[in-house]
Amino acid sequence: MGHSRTTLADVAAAAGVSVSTASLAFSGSGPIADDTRARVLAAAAELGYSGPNPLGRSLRSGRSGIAGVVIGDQLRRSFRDPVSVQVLDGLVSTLGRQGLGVLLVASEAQVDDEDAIVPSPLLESAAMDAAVVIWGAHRDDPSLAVLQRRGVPVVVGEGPSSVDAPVVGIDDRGGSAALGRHLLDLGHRRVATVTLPFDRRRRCGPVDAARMEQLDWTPTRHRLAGLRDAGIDPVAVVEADASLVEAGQAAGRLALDVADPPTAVVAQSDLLAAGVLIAARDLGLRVPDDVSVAGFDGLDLPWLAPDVLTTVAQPLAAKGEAMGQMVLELLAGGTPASVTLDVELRPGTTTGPPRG
Amino acid sequence: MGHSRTTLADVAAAAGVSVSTASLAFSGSGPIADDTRARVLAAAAELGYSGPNPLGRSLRSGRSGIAGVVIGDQLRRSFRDPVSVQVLDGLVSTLGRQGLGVLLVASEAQVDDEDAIVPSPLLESAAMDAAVVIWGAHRDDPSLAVLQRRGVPVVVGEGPSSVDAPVVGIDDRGGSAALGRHLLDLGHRRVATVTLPFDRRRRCGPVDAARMEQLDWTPTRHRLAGLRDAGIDPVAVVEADASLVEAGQAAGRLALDVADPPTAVVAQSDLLAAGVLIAARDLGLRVPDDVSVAGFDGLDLPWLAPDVLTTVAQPLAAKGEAMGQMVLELLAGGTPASVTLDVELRPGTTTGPPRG
DNA sequence: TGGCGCTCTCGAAACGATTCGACGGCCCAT
DNA sequence: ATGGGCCGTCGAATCGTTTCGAGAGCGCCA
Repeated sequence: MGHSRTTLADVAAAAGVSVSTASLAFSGSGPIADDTRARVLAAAAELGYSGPNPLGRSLRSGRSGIAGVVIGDQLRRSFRDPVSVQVLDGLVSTLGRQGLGVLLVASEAQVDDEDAIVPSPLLESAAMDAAVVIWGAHRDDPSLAVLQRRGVPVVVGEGPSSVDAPVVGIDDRGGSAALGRHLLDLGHRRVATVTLPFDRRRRCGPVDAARMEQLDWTPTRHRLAGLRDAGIDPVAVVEADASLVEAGQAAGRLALDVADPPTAVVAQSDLLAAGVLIAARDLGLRVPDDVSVAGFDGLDLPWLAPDVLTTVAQPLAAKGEAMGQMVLELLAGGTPASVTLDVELRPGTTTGPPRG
Repeated sequence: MGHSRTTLADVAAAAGVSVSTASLAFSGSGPIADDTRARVLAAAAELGYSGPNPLGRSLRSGRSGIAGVVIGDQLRRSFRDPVSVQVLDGLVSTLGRQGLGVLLVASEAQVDDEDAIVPSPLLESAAMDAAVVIWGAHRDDPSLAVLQRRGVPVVVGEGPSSVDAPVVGIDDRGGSAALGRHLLDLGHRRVATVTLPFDRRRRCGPVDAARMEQLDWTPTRHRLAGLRDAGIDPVAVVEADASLVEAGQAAGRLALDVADPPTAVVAQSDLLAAGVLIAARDLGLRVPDDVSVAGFDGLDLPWLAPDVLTTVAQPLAAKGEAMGQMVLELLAGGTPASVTLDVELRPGTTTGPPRG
């Protein structure tokens, strides 16, 4: 309360011991007599001293106890997507158990004047022992570059394996292929697809050859490739500008409201699929009789009831936990290997045979 | 790469200046000749030095540049609720603009052995210049106590005004009262309500007098009181265990599947209201002909279309921004006053006159 | 009784930066 | 020519903690 915060030195003085002994009393490492420790703790309580200042401790130990989580996007958008949230939850739990805090960093701060995107200053200057680029890192990602220049060890989620950091991914391609075969088996031949954004210049609309060239975002590319692996050549590819229901609705309308509509629409996320379902309903199409719809992620969407979305389920929390484990491994000096988690086709009621 | 990280001293030596001059070159505060600064920066680039170490800087300045955000809950639950997410977004934007980072702290870590709940160690030991208890603080909140003992200035969201910290709240009571009058005007007399949790021992089920005694959570209490202010004495009060669609669905069934069902159901959140809508549909009730349904929050729920939920809209992002402003004010040494933000009744298509 | 070893405590040196007061030039004005 | 003001640079102190080596005291055994 008085002039300046009470420090370990004050406590030591009050307890009649040296600063180093007082430090021992708190850290617990090193030999110290029980009654000495008790005396120090009593003095601390007396003075209202609540443990060593983390700043001093950090400086000395060189560790901040903080892992940065870089959201490759604005927070608002990221957090509206349950996918990011569940991954984040697994990550925070794993790190929290080890006493590590999570510092939220939105990698991009939109500048008002220009349309320019500047990396958050936090990337440059915040203290972190390691960082997780949780979503959407790409080759030559500026945030990745900044972190690596700073010497911060990085774990990447869903990025290309070409980045110089361990990656936690899922079998996007295999899962999409399984879904593709599912549709082929049902008899679908005219399949459209609604994709996640292609790059950070998110667009909403049909994809032409030129746009296809610019496909930079790994999950988008892999899920598209998986469909082709199954032997499906989409009659239409529509890019959505975010993994949100509204975006799926808009894209779904574009895919369905055409002269010769597809018999099935594969959306690259469950939220997009939900939007496609709404678009189909708006157009008076019944699902799955008039059109089949499938998603990706395996979210729990109770408001879709009584429909159950056909989807490819990915282990979201496990993904976050895997990232957390990697961070711990990096901090322990190890060099974790990239991981690809398995996914599982989960057929629901929104896919069925095409109408005769 | 070599032995130890390159430091400002190394850069200074390489540039042939003193450490203090080198510091000046980076911090920009204080007089320094242009070519000197250039020489220092060149030396820094040469050595791969990327700016002053935040740990050292923090220790010296006493500021970590980090604001803790205490989620009074497990992350998973909090983040499934768009309300928290939008508030968080406003908060992070506001703080981020000032170069402040946000450290996520889940105030409770469930212990596996017992059912006991222990405060996260981060609350005790993480470096933060200020903290925001974003949701659900209550009197004698242990996390609040820990923070205040540490001398960390705190801002509280949605807590009782009795806590010793500035509070950002909304006019829960007035909004609910307006909604109540709206229903009365339509002619409703038998109104049931589905509430948010009463305390951290979340329950799902009808509320009796004993349970009503335990009502500890401020928004729940105020929204209930507002209804009474309007002159509505609910024929049934059903507590939901979380602000989630599933919970609303369960609670809605309890409220509607009774001998003499209410003509209107007021849910204390939009997600709960969505669940009630689903429950009504499951029971074969048409909305608003057979039963009116209203919510609270003003979320954007596209999947409800073509229905538009009658609700009380609260300024979610503005709430987060207000919290951010308070943090900045606290950091500047001020003593911000508590704020109550306005809400707005927004009638939709889910409420109408009762039948007959 | 003397020596050895063990336990506990202490002092001092980092950790990496900021900041304040002092000082050395230089230019300009008198 | 000389004194005053100003600009730019430097040294040194400081932030609060941890850690390492040294040393003090004590008990036990020979």
